[in-house]
Amino acid sequence: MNSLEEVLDFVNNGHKYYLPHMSIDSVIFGYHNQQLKILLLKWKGYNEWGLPGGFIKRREPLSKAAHRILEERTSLSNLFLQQFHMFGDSPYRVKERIPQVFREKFGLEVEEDNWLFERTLSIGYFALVDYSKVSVTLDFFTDDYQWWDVDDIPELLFDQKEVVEKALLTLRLQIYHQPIGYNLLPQKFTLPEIHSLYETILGKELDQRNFSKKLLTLGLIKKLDERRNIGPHRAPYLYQFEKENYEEALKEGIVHTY
Amino acid sequence: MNSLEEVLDFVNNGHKYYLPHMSIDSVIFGYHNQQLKILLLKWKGYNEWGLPGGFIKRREPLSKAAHRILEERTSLSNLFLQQFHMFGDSPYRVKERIPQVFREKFGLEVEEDNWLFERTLSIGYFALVDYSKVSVTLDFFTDDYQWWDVDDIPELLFDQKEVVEKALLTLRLQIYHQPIGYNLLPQKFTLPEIHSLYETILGKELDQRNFSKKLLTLGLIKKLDERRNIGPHRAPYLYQFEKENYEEALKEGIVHTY
DNA sequence: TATTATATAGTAATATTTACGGAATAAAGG
DNA sequence: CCTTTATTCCGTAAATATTACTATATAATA
Repeated sequence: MNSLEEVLDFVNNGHKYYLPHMSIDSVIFGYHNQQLKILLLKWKGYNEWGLPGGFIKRREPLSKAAHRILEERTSLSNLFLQQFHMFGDSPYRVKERIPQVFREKFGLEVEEDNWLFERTLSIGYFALVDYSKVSVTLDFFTDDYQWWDVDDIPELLFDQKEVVEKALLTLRLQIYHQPIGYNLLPQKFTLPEIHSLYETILGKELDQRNFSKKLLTLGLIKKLDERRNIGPHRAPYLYQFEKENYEEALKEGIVHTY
Repeated sequence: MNSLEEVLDFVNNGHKYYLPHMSIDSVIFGYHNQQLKILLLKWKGYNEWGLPGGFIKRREPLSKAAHRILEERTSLSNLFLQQFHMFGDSPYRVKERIPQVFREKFGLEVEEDNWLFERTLSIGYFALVDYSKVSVTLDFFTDDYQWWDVDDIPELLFDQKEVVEKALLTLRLQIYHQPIGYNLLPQKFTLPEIHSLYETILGKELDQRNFSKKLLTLGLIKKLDERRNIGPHRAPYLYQFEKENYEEALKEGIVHTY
């Protein structure tokens, strides 16, 4: 959605293409530099940030919509993407969605009764992505993007703070039942890397020996013969996920702590 | 919604009162006779059953809508009620919602473009209730209700089988993190009762001594001095939930198995 | 008072989780 | 080339949690 023509069609006729009163908000988690980050977009004219999101086409399955929106934004397909909550308790209209704002910020003349100003419930999805593979696409409404540390999120538009918090909570709970990492780490990674990923997600220290023992015992990762040769210190061995066991653990669930 | 006038207003003008394209489906779990049951309604004229559900008013918070719908149907308020998934991958229109059906089954003349025939995504909630306290209210569209064993559910309308299965899965997963029972059992209950409740929900046997040890160790229940005096056998002691610990476990979560 | 079905309780074996320190090693700098 | 530095990596013992298991008490009925 880049040409003005497309934008105007979206604003004026969007209600014909999309289901009204509903949107999808994606919390995209990436991991970099020992930090868990989420991707936020800066809205044109605002100094505020918001989650990437979009609408569901009238005949499009919900999960397809979520994947499409994510792919349009990050160019990544076939990702780990999971619905975690539908938000519908916030005020029935939000102050950021009024004609005046559209005029001032975006230079668009929009009527009071435009579909974009109606009450909108949002369906939260979260994704886990390999930070380094993402290439973000901006559009007419956004003029910047940035990866933010999860414990240093700026003010967000609408009630999206709640969305981010719930996503994080879900992720932290889920890590006790499902392996995580396949989509957050490069294909080959070191023990310290995955260890630190788990510490970061859970927000607490994990004994490094017990942690790797656990992953190895569960058969989720395997040691390779290669080492990574960077840094002035002892080179760590590389590891890889055991695809089969990982998939099974995803499906069947695991009961344990780390 | 009982008078014909009300029904006609709902059918013809519902789109003015309710958000379109969205509905709430409730999976109401009750426990009775060593069986976990769910409440189903029989649709007038159909031989098929469906979940109780309803729509969200245009200015009504989502969670309020869920509680309202549950209360209208069961006369119970302030229950444990939890959203578990939004379903939106089924076909964009369903065969059960067409003018012909409304004419034949309900004797209503409805136009092809009526709001009730549009694509509807449904938000699944599940509730845990004390079976014996429920008094079901039927309405114009339903002519019977019944509690069904969870492992003996009949054919359901639309894609509601999937909804029920997901609810059950969520409940079974959740029982490892949260205490359950407060809303499914009478205030005072026996060890065998709560033991059998957990076995029923999890669908597997639990050692009775270890189970009660666990609940007592966690401080979730306490023994009373009373006994229940029914049956021709040794009278079991009554137990009660420890409200404070129970609430905390609900909030903080517990990590353990049973 | 004997019978019957059910409720209740404790201990030992096993498995899991936690706690903890020291040797190996890769590069950089003197 | 030797020392320093920061990091990886390894194993075992103690504590804790889970599992497995059966005999006695007891309430009502016949």
